[in-house]
Amino acid sequence: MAEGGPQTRRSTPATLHDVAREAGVSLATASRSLNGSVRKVNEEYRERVLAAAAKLGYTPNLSAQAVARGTSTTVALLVADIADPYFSSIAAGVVGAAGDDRLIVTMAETKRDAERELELVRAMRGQRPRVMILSGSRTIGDPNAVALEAELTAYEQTGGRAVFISESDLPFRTLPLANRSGARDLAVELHGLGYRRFAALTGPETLRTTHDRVAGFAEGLASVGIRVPDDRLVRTAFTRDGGYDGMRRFIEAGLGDTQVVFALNDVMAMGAMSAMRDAGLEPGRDLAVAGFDDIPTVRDVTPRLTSVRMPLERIGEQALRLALDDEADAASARAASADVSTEVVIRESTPRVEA
Amino acid sequence: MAEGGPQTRRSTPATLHDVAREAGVSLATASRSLNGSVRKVNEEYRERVLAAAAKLGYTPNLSAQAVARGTSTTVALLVADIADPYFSSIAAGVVGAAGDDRLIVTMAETKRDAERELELVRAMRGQRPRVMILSGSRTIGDPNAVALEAELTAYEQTGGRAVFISESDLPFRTLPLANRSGARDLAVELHGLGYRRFAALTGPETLRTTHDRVAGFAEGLASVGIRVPDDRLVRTAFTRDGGYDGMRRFIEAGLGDTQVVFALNDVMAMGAMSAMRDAGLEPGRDLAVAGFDDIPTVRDVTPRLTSVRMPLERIGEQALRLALDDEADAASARAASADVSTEVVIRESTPRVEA
DNA sequence: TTGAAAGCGGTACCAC
DNA sequence: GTGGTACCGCTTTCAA
Repeated sequence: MAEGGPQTRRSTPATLHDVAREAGVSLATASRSLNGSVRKVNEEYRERVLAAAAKLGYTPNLSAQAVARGTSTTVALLVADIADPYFSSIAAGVVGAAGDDRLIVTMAETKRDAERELELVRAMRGQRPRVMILSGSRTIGDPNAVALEAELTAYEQTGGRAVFISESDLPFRTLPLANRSGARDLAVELHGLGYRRFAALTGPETLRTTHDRVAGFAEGLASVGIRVPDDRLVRTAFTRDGGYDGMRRFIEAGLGDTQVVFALNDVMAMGAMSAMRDAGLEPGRDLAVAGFDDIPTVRDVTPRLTSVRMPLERIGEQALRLALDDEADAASARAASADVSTEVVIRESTPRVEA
Repeated sequence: MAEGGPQTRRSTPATLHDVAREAGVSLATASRSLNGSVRKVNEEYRERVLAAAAKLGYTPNLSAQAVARGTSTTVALLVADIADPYFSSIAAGVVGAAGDDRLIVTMAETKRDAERELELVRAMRGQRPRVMILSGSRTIGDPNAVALEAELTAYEQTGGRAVFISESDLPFRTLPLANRSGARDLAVELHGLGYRRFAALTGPETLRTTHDRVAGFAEGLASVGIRVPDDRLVRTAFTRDGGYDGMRRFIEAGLGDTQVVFALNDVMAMGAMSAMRDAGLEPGRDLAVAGFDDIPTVRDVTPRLTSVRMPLERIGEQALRLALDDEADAASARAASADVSTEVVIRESTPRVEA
């Protein structure tokens, strides 16, 4: 391209001022016609302003509005990894619900790093978001927790609303997820199918979600008098690759007489099934597999994966509702969490055990 | 919870003013110490300001900064459906790259609706984002195209940068995706494996991506003297359920002697494989299947899915780079698109055809 | 270097 | 109802 060639004149966006002048009314009137709360503007003026705005291609400057009004229309969302179906589904719920309320959602990734998360919270506060939703699981004994609490407390004290998806131990609104009871139910159902010898592919023990799901699963089994041997609790990363790697190691170390392995989330389960195949084992036949979350793709793997359904999109929606709902008394929180309860979905990866 | 219980006093965030007062310096000095471009502030003052800011928990108000500076640090991202792995991977790329540049990304979903997309572009302009990335495929003959072009032109004229991921016909920067050549390569490779009779599960014919992939596939086959019969081009939705439904219909209508079906994207392919199984057919054995995009989960389905790899995260990154790169001469665009080229990945879903 | 002050684009209170 | 105007929080000239 030729340099210095003809170039459309670069201008600046039309301002409310421009609109008012064009319409021949005052700034105040223009503001009222375009955004004003209760309409109390002469119809004729109103129309002139609207016409002027259209003609000029005026779009209100949200930043300016935020400054003037002292409140923004932003909701900040923190996820561990947006490419992970668990988080992208939650994000879809948040984005959808936010759109309904004409709120804008900004997003950042913690990469499962507590330090980074803290920095991000700090950075996002700069946007003065109305709501901040933190969706990664908490880390037990996280040294950053106190700093995070301080940061969020300051945030709330200045008018913001922090919401955790999944329990946090921190004193903020929380959308509790039925990790524990879901895992418990799963254990019982599996027992009902005839399974007696279990293993689990778990995440870092400091991850609260890991802890809750393992605990729930153990409880469920305990209720029928079964225990998972320690050497059948394989610790690995909470990701697909973690699932693959954990299963590979487990196979190498010897499955023993294990009948079914509970992978703490679906992506891990999917990785685990791949590892089995790579080792010449057929999931569902040589070893049953169950996951957790019920992400959409578990219907499309073979065998279809038994899982614990979490209504992820709805969880995203409810988290936002919980934050926005200002009479967020216990009742509303209860309603929200009831709405996101789990359900065990038995599929082919855990066939009934023949007697 | 008791109503009207003790409640921490709700205050407003510390302002630069507060910091300046606390540090005993002027507003200007405080501003310069905290953000100022070239440092030219007495070290002692600087420290006092920093200390005051820390003490007060000061975070600059991004909106106010945007208003005062006349430029924001926002990048707006439009996707069709964030829960779809294709888009969530691209989003991950954008979010990652934006984070490196300390940019904030805001996201909205078009739900594949051109009307809605137009509205969203309009709404997002209110944020005065530095960059706007539109990642859904274009619709051929979209009546909204002219309005969209007008809106984006106005946006660019006022300093913004619009970038399309995938060709658009609209006069804006574009990160071209190798849909056509990728599909062409796939066709040739499949032919090389011995396949001779093809079918395709395609999206709406008005969807540019559909068009390009179908055209490329047809070209590739044409180069080896093969043609896909019209009645083996099944039109369906560009989603997992579309793939399922299209395959179901195709099976009902009769597969004939079809050897392999090309699903225009991986999620469709996964749906299609499930439909086959539900109909008692084994993918890869009774009928080969190939997809496109190479989303992460295709490694974990059975049989592993042959696909055309698109470096989705990198695509997201490059789209942002392309927008930000101000000497975005042809060279940079070329470099970016070279970086996002495709590669056919043959897996078990398309076994070599025995002679 | 530092500080006073004039904006930036809007909102909303206060008279008229 | 309408317009004048004092802010909102921050940046950036411009003098001192």
